[in-house]
Amino acid sequence: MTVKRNTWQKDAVRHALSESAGFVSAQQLHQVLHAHGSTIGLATVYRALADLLLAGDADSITSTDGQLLYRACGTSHHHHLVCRECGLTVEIDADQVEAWASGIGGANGFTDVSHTIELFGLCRGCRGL
Amino acid sequence: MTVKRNTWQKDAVRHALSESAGFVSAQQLHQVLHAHGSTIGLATVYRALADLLLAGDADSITSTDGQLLYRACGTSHHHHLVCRECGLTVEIDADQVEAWASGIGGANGFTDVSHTIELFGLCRGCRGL
DNA sequence: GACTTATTGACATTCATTATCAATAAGACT
DNA sequence: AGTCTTATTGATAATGAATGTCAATAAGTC
Ligand SMILES: [Zn+2]
Ligand SMILES: [Zn+2]
Ligand SMILES: [Zn+2]
Ligand SMILES: [Zn+2]
Repeated sequence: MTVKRNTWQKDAVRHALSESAGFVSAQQLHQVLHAHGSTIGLATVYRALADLLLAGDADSITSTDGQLLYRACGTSHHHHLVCRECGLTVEIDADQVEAWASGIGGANGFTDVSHTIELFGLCRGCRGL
Repeated sequence: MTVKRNTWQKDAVRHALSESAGFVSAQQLHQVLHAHGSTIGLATVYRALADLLLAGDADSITSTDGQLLYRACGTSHHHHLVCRECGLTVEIDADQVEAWASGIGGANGFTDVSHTIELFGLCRGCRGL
């Protein structure tokens, strides 16, 4: 049983992620950290983000060009409404949809049904209102 | 105005995709085509699939290891319930969720709201029933 | 402080996807 | 059928996100 160790690198990634608005890529986080004087390695950023995902402290979605984007996130299950222009993100919980999702699974003979739901739109600011 | 041309390669990809059950990767399609004697190039498979996506004749999702998976698909908007073991796929339409999705957008000041919804579960067969 | 080993980071490697570009062939027109 | 234009093809190179490697470092324990 491997014992986890706390390092300033993990804290730096967690902190940088929580400072970011909207979703960020691992590479972007690495650049931001370096811009602030950190010497953290790229591979370490990837590893720290993978840990955060497993721990449920971060969410991830796949961007249109195929790379993973991360976002700090509480432990409760929820989904996101993301502006496709500026990345502004709103957390939404969707009780109706949660119920629907598990119901549909059962109706088709499926068990252990999980789901991914992402909403994309244009926010007020990006419409120039 | 570039005029589209019809080629046996595009037909081959469309046909191979419609024969496939569940989602397939571009590389898998290329292998299947070659196994059936075709000499189509890999880049051409990618191009044909991209065209099918634009035309709305195919769906795509991102697999857990990051690659794009394609599936033949009618033109009507719908979603998928996919067995995470065998890939068995059921098309579902989700009127409640469609309404919910566009409603949530408006409630938060977003317009032009689109969404992605994927359900994953374990089908009857894969539970050994 | 000494010790064990989880973790780091520079670098190499993998691999899906895209770009290049000369060769091919679809479609239009005669 | 033949000619011409150019969209398309395919072998190959290039891109780039993500992961593997491994000696050096440092967290946690005693
Ligand atoms: Zn916006
Ligand atoms: Zn949910
Ligand atoms: Zn199954
Ligand atoms: Zn829908």
